[in-house]
Amino acid sequence: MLRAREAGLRRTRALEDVLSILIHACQPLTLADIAESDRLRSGADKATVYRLLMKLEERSLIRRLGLHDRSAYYILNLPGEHHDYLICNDCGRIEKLDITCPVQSLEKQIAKKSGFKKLYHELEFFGQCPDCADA
Amino acid sequence: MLRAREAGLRRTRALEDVLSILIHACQPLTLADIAESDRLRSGADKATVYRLLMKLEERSLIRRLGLHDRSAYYILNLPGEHHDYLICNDCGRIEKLDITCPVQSLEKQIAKKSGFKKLYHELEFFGQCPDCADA
DNA sequence: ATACATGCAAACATTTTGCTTTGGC
DNA sequence: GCCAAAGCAAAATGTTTGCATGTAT
Repeated sequence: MLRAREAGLRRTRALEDVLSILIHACQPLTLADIAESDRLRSGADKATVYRLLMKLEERSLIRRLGLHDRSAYYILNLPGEHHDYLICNDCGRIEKLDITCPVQSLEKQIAKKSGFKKLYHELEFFGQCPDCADA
Repeated sequence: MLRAREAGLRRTRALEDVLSILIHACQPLTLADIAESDRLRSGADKATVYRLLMKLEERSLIRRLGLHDRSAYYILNLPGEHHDYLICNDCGRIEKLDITCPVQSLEKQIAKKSGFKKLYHELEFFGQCPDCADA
């Protein structure tokens, strides 16, 4: 919330709710997940949530993930935190991986070579989870 | 085409075209890219291309990528070939990276620990390309 | 001959925008 | 009071399906 205020956003009920939901999520969430969440006490409209997510993303307070689902996923962007994910192609289950990401040094190298600014990366593993393999 | 035939697909004009387009692409392509391509001599319908892509994906002849765009991207899945991408968040430019992917050994480790089958990964770098940074 | 592939149109899901009203500062 | 944010509804975008017809095998 502090950071959101500093970024020039007004302190509204909807914003507080959206941030709270993202903070307590242990998974990436879709727009629908958030807009229909019970924790969205204010009952904010989907369009409102959408516009908040856009603003938060522009200001780099959250990050959008392109998992293979049809819809986009959002996660809090905490400085110094980075997660990779393991996703089941059959049931769609998303698991946060607790690993040391091996891409960090490569990322610096690419930043230098390509001249890209604000570089970050996304790493996901896809496959078939044991449950789905059994079924 | 050989592999497609072996996988039980009929040799049709539309299939030949779609495969040819994917083979000659040096970038991931969307359904729209393919369905509207000049190389699609047969003028196949978008629905037809869509169904072909589904079949090719099921048979692992192509792979679907979830880049940050709204639409899915498809690439040929050549055994032993793997590419990572560098994408500009502003103009959407997609560049194939010519790097040794550092995730291979990690992937084996995750396969073992998680019990996932058919594991593969997707690694993308996002940022702002020099052109967009100047503008 | 038969089963699979196609075309066209329509249904869906999700994202995005327009416009008026509300509320933070 | 002013401008950003919210609410509601509608447009836009991209994906997916139904069904009648055509075609590879």
